[in-house]
Amino acid sequence: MNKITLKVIAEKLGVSVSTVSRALANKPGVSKELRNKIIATAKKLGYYPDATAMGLRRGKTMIIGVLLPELSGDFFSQIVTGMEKVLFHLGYRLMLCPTDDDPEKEASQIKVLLSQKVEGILSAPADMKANRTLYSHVINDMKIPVVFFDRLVEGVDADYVLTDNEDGIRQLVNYLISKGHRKIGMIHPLRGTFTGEARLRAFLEYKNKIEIKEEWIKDGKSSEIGGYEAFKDLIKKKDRPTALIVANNLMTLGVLKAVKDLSIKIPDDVSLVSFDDSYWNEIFDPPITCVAQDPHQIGLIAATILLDKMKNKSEKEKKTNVVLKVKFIERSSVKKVKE
Amino acid sequence: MNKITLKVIAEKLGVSVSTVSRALANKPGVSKELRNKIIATAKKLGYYPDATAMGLRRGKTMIIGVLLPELSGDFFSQIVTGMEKVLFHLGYRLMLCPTDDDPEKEASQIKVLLSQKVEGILSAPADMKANRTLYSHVINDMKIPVVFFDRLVEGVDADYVLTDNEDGIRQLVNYLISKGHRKIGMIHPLRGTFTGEARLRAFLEYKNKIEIKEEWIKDGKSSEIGGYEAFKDLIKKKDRPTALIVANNLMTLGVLKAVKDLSIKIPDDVSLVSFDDSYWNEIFDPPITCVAQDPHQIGLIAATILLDKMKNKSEKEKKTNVVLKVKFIERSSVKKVKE
DNA sequence: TATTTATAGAAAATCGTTTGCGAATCCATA
DNA sequence: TATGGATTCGCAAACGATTTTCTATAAATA
Repeated sequence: MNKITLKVIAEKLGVSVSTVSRALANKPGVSKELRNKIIATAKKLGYYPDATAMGLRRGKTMIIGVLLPELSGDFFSQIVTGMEKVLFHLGYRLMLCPTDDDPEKEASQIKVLLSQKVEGILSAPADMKANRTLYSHVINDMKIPVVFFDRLVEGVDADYVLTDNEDGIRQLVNYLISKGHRKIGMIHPLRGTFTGEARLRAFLEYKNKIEIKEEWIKDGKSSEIGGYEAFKDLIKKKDRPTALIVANNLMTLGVLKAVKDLSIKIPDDVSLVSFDDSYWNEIFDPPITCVAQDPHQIGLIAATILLDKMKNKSEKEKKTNVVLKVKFIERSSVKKVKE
Repeated sequence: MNKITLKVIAEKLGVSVSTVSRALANKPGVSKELRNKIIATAKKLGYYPDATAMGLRRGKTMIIGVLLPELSGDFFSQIVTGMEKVLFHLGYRLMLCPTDDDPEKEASQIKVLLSQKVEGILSAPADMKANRTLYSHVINDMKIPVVFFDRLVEGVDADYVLTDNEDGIRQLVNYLISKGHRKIGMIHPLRGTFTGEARLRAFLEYKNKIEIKEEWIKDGKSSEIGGYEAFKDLIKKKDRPTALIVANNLMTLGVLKAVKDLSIKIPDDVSLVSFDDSYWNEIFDPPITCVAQDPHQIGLIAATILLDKMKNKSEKEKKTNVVLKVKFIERSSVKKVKE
């Protein structure tokens, strides 16, 4: 069976291709009756437009590229769901590109997106610095709007929506201090990422207020297994902290697994708080005190900002930068200790 | 700055566009020196091909469409990760299309994929029957290979990779029976979906071997909130089952939340088993006995089958149908009761 | 030397759609 | 019955790559 193109419809009705195009695109310049006839036969023949041809001719594709560390995992998949909610009904499609937090893969994915002529890019960059030039090039030379979410590349002049990581960490530490803890450790997300560095930095600011030993700080690699191993490592030390901050989602899951495996008692053996909330934080025994982000919201906002950028391409000066506050949720994973 | 096209490169070097194309595509018909010179200037100018133009001319796009109920959630995002692992390094990109388990949205997404000229489709269909004609049309008339994963549309002649749902349910029920349970309830996934129907059906086969009351069977809608409410509903009945099967991932999460909220004791108040394993099954107190699928594996296999289909388009007769067995994992969420 | 045969490259057709421009038709007003 | 402004539609040129066809030159064969 032959492909149904505008030409096929046009020949069938004895009109020109351009008329069919205008009729179907709801553009002026074609009479009501003819338009209806064209629409009817298009439907009858099962016509659907060829996206590659449209993309070639118009230079636009209705595709939005999304760069993110991974497809699995609660946090990012909820963000993406939020984005999709905003963009789908406007006719935009998402092209999801996992980077595995590898700047080289990220760069190659960006080239893919350029090749696909995406109309905009939503990115949670793999590294704080690595692809600075590439991003700037995309924004300034290619004129493709970029909105960063959750993470940033330093020195790139783009819009972004972030969480106030420093504040989140401070809330956690201050809470622990208020509960009498003076020896605190941290399992932080992957070094090099914006969130990893920010959360670690905020924690280290407490260096002279509380006791923070070098060996109480572990890179949990932003993964379950990383958190699992970091905790195992940390907990077996003779001199160990009385409280521990686990600074993201997946690592917390790994830590809780390790807690279970080692039969550690929370909060009796060690107190625990986490950056990021999740369903399981609540159902764990004891439920985990944490600061929560709203990933769905992050996705909504990022997509909305991007849409705005795409619409008003001219006023490239104006930047929309959103920094969201975390929500502190007290549960029962922290014990009060005497100072 | 102008876009770098083959033409730009050609003019810069004083050769023709076709020669540049051949040189860059590594095709014969251009001398070694010229080829190198072309490749060098292409790189220097930062050339990248225009995917829409390639797609238009060749009729192929290197894009693979993935239809799935949702982006968030552990199960499907792990499947997608598996697919991506197989397809990425071969140059294929995924276009992920959530259907929200709504057949109409599914149909509209399929049209999007056709419009995008995807080279193949991986689908976990929303409904067992709804889009039968559409899928058959895609496969037989459009000649686009389709591989179903996790779910099926009845009467559509496509390859698939499924889990043996019936066997999984039987393993759970038989285990419960062996532990002395005779009054068993179920929270099953969304009606109408392949998995929902299969798991429910397998359970109902036990109707005359054990006691199954109509009111002990609830549709958990394949979601956390659905599982949460179904459990709340079920547990407050005076005459209630001694054991409960929760027949997927997300619903289990909801159920565990409800368990916590209502201060139900597992397995003392009621025994619990789940279809699907997850990280939190293990860390919950008590850890949940279950049958486990391997979503990552499902993704790998589905993608591999699709690749094979795409390569050997000619032999469309041969179908590869894979049915995976679940793994039974005994933990401590089931109590032995006297019969 | 004449004729074939490779080879390297140019020229042009093609994919399906959009869009500026010009041509034709229609209706109303003078 | 002109005149003129809308309205409706067709023509043809893009968009950027691939691919087929064609040409010129050089090498090889008779």
